[in-house]
Amino acid sequence: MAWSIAEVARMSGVTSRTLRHYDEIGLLPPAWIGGNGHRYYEEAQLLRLQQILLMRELDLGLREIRAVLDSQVDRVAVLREHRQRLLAEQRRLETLVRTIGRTIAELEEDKDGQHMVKINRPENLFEGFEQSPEIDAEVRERWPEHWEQSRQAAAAMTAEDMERWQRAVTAQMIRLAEFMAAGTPVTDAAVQAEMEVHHQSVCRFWTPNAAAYKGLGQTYVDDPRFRENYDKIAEGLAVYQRDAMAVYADTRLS
Amino acid sequence: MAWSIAEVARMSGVTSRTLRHYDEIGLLPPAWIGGNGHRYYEEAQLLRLQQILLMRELDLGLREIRAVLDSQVDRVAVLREHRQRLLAEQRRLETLVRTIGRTIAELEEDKDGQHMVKINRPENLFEGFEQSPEIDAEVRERWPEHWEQSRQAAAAMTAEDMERWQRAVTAQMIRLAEFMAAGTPVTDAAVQAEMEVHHQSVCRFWTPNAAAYKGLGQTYVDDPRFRENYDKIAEGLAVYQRDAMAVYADTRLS
DNA sequence: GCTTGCGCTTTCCGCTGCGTCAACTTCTAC
DNA sequence: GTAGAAGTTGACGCAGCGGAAAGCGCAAGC
Repeated sequence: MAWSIAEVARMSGVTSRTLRHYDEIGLLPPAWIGGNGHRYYEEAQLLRLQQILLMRELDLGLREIRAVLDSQVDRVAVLREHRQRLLAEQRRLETLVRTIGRTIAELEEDKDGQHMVKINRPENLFEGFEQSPEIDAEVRERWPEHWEQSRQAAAAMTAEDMERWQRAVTAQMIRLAEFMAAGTPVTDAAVQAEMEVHHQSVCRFWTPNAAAYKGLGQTYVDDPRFRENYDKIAEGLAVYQRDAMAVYADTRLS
Repeated sequence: MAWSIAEVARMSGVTSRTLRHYDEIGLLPPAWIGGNGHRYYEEAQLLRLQQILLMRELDLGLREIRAVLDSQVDRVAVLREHRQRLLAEQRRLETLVRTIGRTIAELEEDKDGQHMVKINRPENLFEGFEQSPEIDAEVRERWPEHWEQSRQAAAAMTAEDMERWQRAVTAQMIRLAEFMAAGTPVTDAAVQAEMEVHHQSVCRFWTPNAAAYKGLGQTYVDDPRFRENYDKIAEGLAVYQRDAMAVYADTRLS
């Protein structure tokens, strides 16, 4: 018993275009192809299609589905990993919804006396920063193991990685300056979400505990070479960042 | 004071590729272009870019951002609508996460005595269904206003619309059959999510209240012409669908 | 004067999962 | 014999860029 492509389409609720696509990418080849070039499917293909659709509903990618069905990987492991992705995405959306809510509120009561903080965007934020021998030597003296850890991490990065990393840090500093300019308290969920990102980014080089993370925030304020970079973007940003980091350390790292 | 593309990139934390893309799509044209073809940006462009990045973080599409910035539409309205989209997506993810969790559990304890329900995929589910004059006449007699409402909705549908609708209904029936085969109770969130979809789909033709929706479910069981379609897919599916609809009506429609 | 190198340019392919023509061939029915 | 349904293979399009290729302009060092 074999079915044509249109019959399978009707049976399964997908379009024939989709079936052809699945054939193209090798996800679901037909049982055989007639002399006229037509695709014919049999029972086994219908079962496979059913599996495919099941996993597709879970938002798994076709490539992953194929890997699973060809039993190259463990189903449960894939599902677990996928669930983690979904949860992360869900958390992201949650933060976004809150941020949007606040933005709407701000726009609606757009009449108050603004204490405008000016945000600059200097173009030489990181110029000659990490190759500074002074800072390097100082860190090596004061925290030898952190220096070693971060040295290894830095050595593993390519120039492109460094560039990407700098861009990400720059973008985050500007986002934070915007929160500060809007008068958002450092305890706000959106600011704390930024701190989570910041913490992750720091962890690329060095994994601080709560106290160390707070100490790092204080260093941003105390050390003029760090502070300068922050305050070049907006006055008081270093202090704002330190306070936000302290809250993050207290609520998430301890 | 003008900056080159690379300077702006460093200042804002985006790549020069992105800036070129924004120029391409008309979102952020440079202030002027030098004789050598190079893009040069000024203060106004930096401010616009800042606005763009703000809204981009909220996951707004570039097209919408452009519309807002060119003040063709109201910011607050766009944000409200966008928030609704995000909330809907969040609910979808929530359902998915639960479904995946259940799937994982099922896969892990894959040893119990299965009460296998066979799922068929007949290829002629809707053959000559809606043009049946008997059903049509009967509906017109029993519920004249619903008949009128759905007649208008059906008239507004193109042949393609009908095809899409049938495919969606077919796919949903099969998904439901899978839940039934897995022994999922009709009160389960995933099943109820399917009922929400079903209810929406019914609402294309006719907007039932709780009692009417329950009555529709009963009709699926009582009327052999409906019941046949369900049971062609899997035995007992009509009853399962009716029960799920009753739960939905009780919890969501009253 | 020539090379090297950086920064910039344009152009095009790639990703995801198909929808949607378009142009053609083949099967089926009257 | 011819119409119409159903099949085929391309190819473009969608969002938002990343990345590679190929070329131009300009400055420094030989």
